[in-house]
Amino acid sequence: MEVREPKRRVPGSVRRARIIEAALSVFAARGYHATAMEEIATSAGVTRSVLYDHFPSKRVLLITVLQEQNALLVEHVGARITGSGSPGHRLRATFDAYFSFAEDRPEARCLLFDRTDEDDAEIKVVRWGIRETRTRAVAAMLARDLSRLGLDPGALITEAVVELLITGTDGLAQWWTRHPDVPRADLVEAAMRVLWTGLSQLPLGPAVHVGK
Amino acid sequence: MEVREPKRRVPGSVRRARIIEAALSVFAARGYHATAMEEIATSAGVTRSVLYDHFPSKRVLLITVLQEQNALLVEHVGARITGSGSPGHRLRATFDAYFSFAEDRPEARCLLFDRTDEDDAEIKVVRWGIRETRTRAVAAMLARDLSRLGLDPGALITEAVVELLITGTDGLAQWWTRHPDVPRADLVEAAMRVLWTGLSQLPLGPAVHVGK
DNA sequence: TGCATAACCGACGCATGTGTCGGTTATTTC
DNA sequence: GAAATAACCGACACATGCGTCGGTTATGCA
Repeated sequence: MEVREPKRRVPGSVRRARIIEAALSVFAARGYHATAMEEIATSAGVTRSVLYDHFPSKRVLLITVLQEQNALLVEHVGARITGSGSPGHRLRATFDAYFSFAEDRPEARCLLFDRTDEDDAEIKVVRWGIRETRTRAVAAMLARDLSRLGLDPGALITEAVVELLITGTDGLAQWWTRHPDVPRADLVEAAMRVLWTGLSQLPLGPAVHVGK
Repeated sequence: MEVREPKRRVPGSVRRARIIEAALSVFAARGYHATAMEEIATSAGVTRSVLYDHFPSKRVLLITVLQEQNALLVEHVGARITGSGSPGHRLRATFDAYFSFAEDRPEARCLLFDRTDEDDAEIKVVRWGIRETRTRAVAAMLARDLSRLGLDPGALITEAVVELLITGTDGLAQWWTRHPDVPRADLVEAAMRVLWTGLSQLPLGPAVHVGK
């Protein structure tokens, strides 16, 4: 005779959480279109139908995951940057906070930052919203420093600069996933080196000549 | 009576080129999984079957487009950066070359740089190859400058810095697609401001003092 | 002009995948 | 311990889309 597991049931809220966790993994690994609900269901230890008891559609499931993980990101970063300290220290703290998030939740980072699935109108709106508030948040945080650089907080080009900062930093995080052994501190150092110090700076050599 | 177009036929090479052009557009707009061969065919003014007279599968079609457009990118950028000039000028020229490519062929930029479709093993290999040679090429180009900054060309962290440069620059290009009215020169200026000068620098102070 | 080639098409088979519906059974509550 | 609720499932309907195959017709060439 087969030893039949007594088929435990689980309260809805728990199941829902497990589905979201599973969806995060699969969506991050395969992308939206390539993931089948079947795979999420299996990974959550349940049948496909159950997913539809909790979410009306695949699209809504993704959007839910997106928003939830973004909230986690905001909370994570917000919790570990201080309003005080020198601009340099603030920026360093921000890099460290983001890389620490990327370390803790690599799948969330992937899902939130890798540009994909922009063909679906509804998903696109959500992603753009997240992206936009993110850019604004960073811009606000750096407002003081940026304006000292002659970059007006309202100016278009300032927004562009912030976008460069964000995507560049995330590019570093992406690279990190392929070289996980590099310690986080080294990444922070590299980011500071480029974005804060700038490439023009010489290490120990004499002065650099700019201009003709 | 209907005016029947005499149903012109077109030599295979031309048709092939048109298909590739159409595929570029649709793939860039929708992403790999979301595009139907039907759409590419229609856009190329032909039936779906014809696509299979030229390419054995959707996957190979994408890979072909990828490689072809990447070759164009390499050629475009390579043609307008000089080996001579000060490091700052070389970097500036590179930014300008890349943004000019993004301006000319926005779809190619999107397809080549937006990270997507990594679920398909075969496509993944191609994308990673392209990405890798790109990183190496930039690293080689900046080798002198980077090593003057204390970044050893062979060191891992140098690779990371290059990755930051590339993704950050492309982030700027992405932003540009949403704000097309900004002149290219402004983008180049912004990129130089952040990546070359660095955020720590003060704004309108007269000369930049480096060293003593 | 007639033949060979190559561009082109319509329709089919097959696979995959979403969302729905009715039914079953564990769990809770009174 | 019986009724109500809520978790769970299997199977179906329907849609989409890839790749194939045999046939048709324009075009170039002898």
